[in-house]
Amino acid sequence: MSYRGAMNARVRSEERRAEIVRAALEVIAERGYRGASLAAVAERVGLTQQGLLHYFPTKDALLVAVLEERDQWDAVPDTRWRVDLLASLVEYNAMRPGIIQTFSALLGESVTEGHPARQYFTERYTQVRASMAAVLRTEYGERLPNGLTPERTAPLLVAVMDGLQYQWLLDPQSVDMPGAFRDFLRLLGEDPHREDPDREDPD
Amino acid sequence: MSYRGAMNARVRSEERRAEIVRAALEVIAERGYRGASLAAVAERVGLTQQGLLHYFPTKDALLVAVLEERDQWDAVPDTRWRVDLLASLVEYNAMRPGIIQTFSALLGESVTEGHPARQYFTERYTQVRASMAAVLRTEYGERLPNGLTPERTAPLLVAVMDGLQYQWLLDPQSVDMPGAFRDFLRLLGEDPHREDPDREDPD
DNA sequence: AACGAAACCTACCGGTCTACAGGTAACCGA
DNA sequence: TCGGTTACCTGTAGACCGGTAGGTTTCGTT
Repeated sequence: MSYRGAMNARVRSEERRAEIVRAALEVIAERGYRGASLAAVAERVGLTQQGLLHYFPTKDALLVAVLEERDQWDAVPDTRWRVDLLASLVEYNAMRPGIIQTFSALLGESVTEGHPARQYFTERYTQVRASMAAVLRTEYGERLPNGLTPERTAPLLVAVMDGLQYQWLLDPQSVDMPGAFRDFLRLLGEDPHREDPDREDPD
Repeated sequence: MSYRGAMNARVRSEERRAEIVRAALEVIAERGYRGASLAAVAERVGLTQQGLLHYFPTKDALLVAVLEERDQWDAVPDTRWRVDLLASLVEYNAMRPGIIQTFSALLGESVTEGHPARQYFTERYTQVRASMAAVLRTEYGERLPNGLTPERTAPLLVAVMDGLQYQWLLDPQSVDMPGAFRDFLRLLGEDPHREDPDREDPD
């Protein structure tokens, strides 16, 4: 029968695409999206620029694939996050500067006019803020220990994560990103290391 | 004939340069630095691209002028800032999205390899963190009400400002940048139980 | 009026970029 | 083994890009 062969071809193609996306992530990290040339990405996977266009017909299509990869990446832990796990996430990120740099560069570019990633980031941040608010609500209830609501705290949480990333990327030696983020979590209320469950009292 | 003429030549040249820098700020806001072409900047001030090169011999030279303009801009209030004045600054920024967008785009690009603004931002953030720490120390002393030192709080303060800017630029309607920043300031210390954001009583 | 510098311009070079066209070799199912 | 799809390639169009060379006009100074 056929399906072994058919799968082989399909899988191989899929792998090649993944390879290309990975290379694109690298190149975007190094040069930004506008600065990233198809030729540079192609060379990294041993293709000509035109060979790459066989897999992704336009540069924007490649970017879309990159962004989808990202979505897939952090779609997993979306369900049940807790605040202390966020600290672990930041720690994990600190060991993968490449990815951070890719999306920090993209975020920076995306605020410019007509950038192909603008809509993506806009929607993503709306969703991330909502997600963070949900996490905070689960953890603290309707009011954080400092009196803020989860909805008003979520943008700050996101802002701190992003802002710290830029400072850290520019000067890793001077900025302890995970440490600073833990400091911020402590600012939110109680010590996140401490197991101090349901102390919140919805007023 | 020189009362007007002598001044005129020098002043006019200086004004032209300022005009160009202003146009460059706009174009960079719209397209980023890499995406900003000399021709686009030139057109905005009614010059050809080569005419622009008469004033700034290279593209990088123009960027340097842009960054110097920024330095000059916020060098004024550097001496005596207070935390509540920071909130006013954020409010002021919220009325000038152009400038914010210019430097947010530049910051994002600057984390990429060999970007001409990288060193500038690296040094700038080091200085801004120190400056913020000094402000916090003046305001709170060696320990903030939540137990953090000024030096550990400063990166968070800067991160929140930057991070909020990105969220706000992407979706101004969904993000109340000045409000969120005031929330953060409240997180830092003063009247934690008070809910009314209008009150600003240190004691 | 004459001179020199400043303020622009036209013309152009070499390079890079995305994308299209069209060809070819390998491979896979029938 | 044959036919078609897949996976590439070369060639090239067309557009910008930053920067150089060298001219010309304008203008302040003398």
